[in-house]
Amino acid sequence: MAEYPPFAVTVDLVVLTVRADELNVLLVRRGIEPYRGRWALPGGFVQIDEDLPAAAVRELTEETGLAEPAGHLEQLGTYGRPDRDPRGRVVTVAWLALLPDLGSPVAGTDAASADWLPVARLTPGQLAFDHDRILADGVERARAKLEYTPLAAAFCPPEFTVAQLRAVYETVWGTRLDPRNFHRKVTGTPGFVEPVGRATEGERGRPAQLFRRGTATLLHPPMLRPS
Amino acid sequence: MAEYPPFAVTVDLVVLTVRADELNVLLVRRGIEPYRGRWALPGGFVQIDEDLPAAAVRELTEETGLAEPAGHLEQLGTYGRPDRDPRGRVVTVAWLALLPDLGSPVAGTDAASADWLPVARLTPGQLAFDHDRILADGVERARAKLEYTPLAAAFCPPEFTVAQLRAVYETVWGTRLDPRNFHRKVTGTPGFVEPVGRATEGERGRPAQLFRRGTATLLHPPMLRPS
DNA sequence: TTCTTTTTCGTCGTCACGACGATAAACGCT
DNA sequence: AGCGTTTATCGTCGTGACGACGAAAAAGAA
Repeated sequence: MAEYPPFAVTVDLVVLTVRADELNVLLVRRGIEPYRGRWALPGGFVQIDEDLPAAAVRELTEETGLAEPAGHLEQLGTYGRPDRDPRGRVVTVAWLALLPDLGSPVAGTDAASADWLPVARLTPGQLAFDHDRILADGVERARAKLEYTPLAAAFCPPEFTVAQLRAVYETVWGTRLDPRNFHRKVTGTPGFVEPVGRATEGERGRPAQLFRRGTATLLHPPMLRPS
Repeated sequence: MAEYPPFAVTVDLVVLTVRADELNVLLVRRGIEPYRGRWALPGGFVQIDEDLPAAAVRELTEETGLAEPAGHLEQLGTYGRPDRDPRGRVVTVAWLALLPDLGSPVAGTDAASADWLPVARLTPGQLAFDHDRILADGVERARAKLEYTPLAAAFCPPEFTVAQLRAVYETVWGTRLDPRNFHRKVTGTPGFVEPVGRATEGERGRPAQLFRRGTATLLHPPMLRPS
């Protein structure tokens, strides 16, 4: 194997959540060169005996203090342009994580400061390396997956109302959805959500039924994005 | 960078085509250890100054003698279990290619012999490394993409009939589709196919209109797979 | 010619969706 | 207590796409 070109392999995470009616991404401020002081996706080097999903989960827990099962984690893609890291040849495997809102400062165990930033407020070229493109790909993947999977519930706490789920769609897609048609679609699709039996209390308006995530993995037919 | 664990990075290709009413995959017989004599996906090491898509295109042309534009090439996923290659730590970026039927023996410039094999005839554990799983993921990706993209045309020659396109769906999905409803769907979806103006000659039955691939990149609404 | 094969055009019932109207069930205020 | 506000939930209606077919058109084969 020694005759083959040596690469460094990293994992980078696009961690998305919905906070205050905005789609937010978890970013860390880099403490070292290159791109010192710039925002970047959380990530790090894969260890020599570590599986790729394990490396992604490790970085996620290091940065958020949260184990995966609460949300969703999937491989997004691999980026390896020869000039993407000035330190040398680094190939990064990017992962997409969708999490419920976990309160504010992530208090990472890591050195660098981490924080949630609204995706819409980021300007192109603001992130280190090629993280602008990775983030854009992650957001696009998330938008597409809301259409044909029940993954919007990954942005919600374990028990949620139809209105909360609708707010996720409206925030991620940047559109408005009719509450009545959305309610019909969600409750009428087998396996999308399962009723808990209880309702909310102390909120404004009529109490809403609580639901859990269903067992379906695909939406047939899909949730349609307004033209 | 020297303090970080060194990896070898490869690209592997899942090259699919439709031949004789069967979904076929391009495989090479390994000439060296490990897995000598076993079938494997074509692939090879990424060079030190080479971009990942460039490495995939290079391997594809080396194995098939064909430039990409005739078909479709996209990144499938990255596989990096620590024990997936007995020679050491190798991470592979897998790519999915959909090509029209290019006649039989691929006559690769490479040493090992390459050939098309029907996917349905392969038994689990028959391929080297973790290529069984990579192939399964590629086939599943192709099946899913036929639903919501016009990519079925990538399996067809530049000019094709509606019936040829339908045969692609039927072969990849393993189902039968109603010729009349399929015709209505394909010709009625803007941008799916564009009429050439000419028709087939010398075939059995009524001559069929010829079409080219349209400009659409997504199918709205999607082509529905029979339950 | 007549039959067979294949393509292409229609028809009809059903179902899902978008656009609403209407009702139900809580709270806050006077 | 009564009333307005807010939000959730249930219906209705028209439209458009789809599945299941029937039927005509256009070629080669017998």
